[in-house]
Amino acid sequence: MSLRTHTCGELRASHIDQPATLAGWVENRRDHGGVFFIDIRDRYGVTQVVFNPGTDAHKRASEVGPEYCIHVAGMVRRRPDGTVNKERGTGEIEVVAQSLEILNASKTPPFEIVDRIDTAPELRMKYRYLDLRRRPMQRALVARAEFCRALRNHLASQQFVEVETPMLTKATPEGARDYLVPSRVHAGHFYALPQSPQIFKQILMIAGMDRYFQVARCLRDEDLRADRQPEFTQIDLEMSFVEPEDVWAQVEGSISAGFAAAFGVDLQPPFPRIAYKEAMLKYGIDKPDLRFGMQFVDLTDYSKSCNFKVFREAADSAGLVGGGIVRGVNAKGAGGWSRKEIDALSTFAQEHGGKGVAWLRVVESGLDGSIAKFFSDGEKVTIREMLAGQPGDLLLFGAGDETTVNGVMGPLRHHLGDKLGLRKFGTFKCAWIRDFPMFERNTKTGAIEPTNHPFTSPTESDLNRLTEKLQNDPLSLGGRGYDLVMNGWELGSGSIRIHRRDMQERIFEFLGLKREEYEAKFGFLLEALEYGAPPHGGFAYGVDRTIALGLGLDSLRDAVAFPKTSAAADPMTGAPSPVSDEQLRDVHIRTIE
RNA sequence: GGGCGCGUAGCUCAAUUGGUUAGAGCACCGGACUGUCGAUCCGGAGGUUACGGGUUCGAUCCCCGCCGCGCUCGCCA
Repeated sequence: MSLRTHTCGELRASHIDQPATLAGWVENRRDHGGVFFIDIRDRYGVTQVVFNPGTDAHKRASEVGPEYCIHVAGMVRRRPDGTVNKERGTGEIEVVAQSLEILNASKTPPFEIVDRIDTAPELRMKYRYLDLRRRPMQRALVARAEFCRALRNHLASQQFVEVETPMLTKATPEGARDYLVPSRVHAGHFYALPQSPQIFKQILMIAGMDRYFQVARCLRDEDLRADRQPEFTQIDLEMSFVEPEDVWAQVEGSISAGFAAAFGVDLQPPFPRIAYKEAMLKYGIDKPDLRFGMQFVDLTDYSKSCNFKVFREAADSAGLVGGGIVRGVNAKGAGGWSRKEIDALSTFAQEHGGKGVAWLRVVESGLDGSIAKFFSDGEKVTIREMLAGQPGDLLLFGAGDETTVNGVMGPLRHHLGDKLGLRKFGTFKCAWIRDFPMFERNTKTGAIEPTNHPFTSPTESDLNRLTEKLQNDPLSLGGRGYDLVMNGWELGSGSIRIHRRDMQERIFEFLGLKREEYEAKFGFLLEALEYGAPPHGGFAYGVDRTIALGLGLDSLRDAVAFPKTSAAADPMTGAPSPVSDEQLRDVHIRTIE
């Protein structure tokens, strides 16, 4: 027989005068000398239990402490007038204890099990079982499970097949660093844990599975960030015989089902589709927060003939390689910011690779501020009109090469949105960013690299000019890749893939891979493409990040049951740890130093 | 690998220019109290100031090293 008849969140006025037994943890106890209250907690809620003096249960109740695991039997009773707790679902009733059993005592916990805590993350991770007893953490785990369950149901209804791909797979030297697993059977050989199931899902399409998805664990041995864990989960899907719109519709349907189930939020698909170039022009970033407008105004053409030398010189080189642009943005209502606040924006710009930010305040008499003196009266009127400036607005400008200006202005727009209270939790704005270029230049090394990954197909309209573009102007080559963004976060990315061997080889070779190299790494995929591989494409996005967004969590760690510290360690288990010499011998490993 | 910050009671933090016995809130322990719900009131205990070294009459404070944590740059196709 079960140790309980009800959960701690279940009892209502309708249960009055019924017997009930509850099991859970001691949330709180209040000893009045005579009457004694214990709040008993489980996953479902909290119920007040009353112990009257003179009873055996009352005697036992004085022995329990916080987080004791207890079992209580008694009668449900309406609370006396004036003692109803309206903040609690069970607040109309209480259980009058007839017996209390201590199922297990508890040491005094290292931190209090309360909703709001500011305990160091390391301590919370060391005692994760206590941290996970907290309501917000349990809510997050439940929401995550609900999200995935709704998503599975939706995708199943759309004929998707859930397939598990290997955890022990083949190392790929490019991309992120692999987690390696030594092989016992093959001395000196190693498996790699998957960075993503990318190639396997393409193989599944070649196998004719047509629609695949997986809640996939991915692992990358790179240094951590607040929004990055070494192991994480992606919703990974792939479809055959599709255009991007087909993929987007399935992602929209499934993520919306997940959001509705987990967070009670309607994402209102279909999401806007925004070309990469348009996003860069209007927002300076490929993951714009669309909860607010504040679109950029392109002043490049206008600046070619203006008096302000900084703008004019940037505009004069427009269109050339590495050429300049001039962009303005109206931070509506920020005109009242202090000089100190405005100067802080320049510091922000410097942190993002710029020299600073030019600004003008809109006042009744016109424009006022650091660069006002460089413009004629007529120019001031025009600039104000172009940016729709009203008194009380702050106009901000970036001029210089495109990469630098966007590198500053894109994040600056989000920063302004934060400061102006335009990015508050509660609304969710998604968009597809489409038509990414095939390649981009690595600003550090100067090398040309794939924007997404080397399996992305070039845009169809560029196919007949592929050779010419690869030779002369590879950065102008369009790709069939796309990202899903929400509230200024990149949730995930995908593409229509290359499905022909000759095309895949040309891309590898363009990227500087020699035949022996790509044969060794991807020969099996290239060969598979020769057996009637269908056109296919797909998408993958981060579950941890999605849950954190949906719940408004400060840290990705709170969306993960058992996360790792910034040094990729687990304070609870002590992983990673040394292993015995025997274990090392088995896998033919000798450590150095 | 680099930069910045933090490390003091179980937890979160304080401690004047380097100066007497390192404090507070919460938690914990004891006592009082018959309707609380962050109960209240009274009392108590609790410290290798992360660790190792140095400077100094004297170090929580200054210096060097080291470990851990957090943020970040590199990195993350």
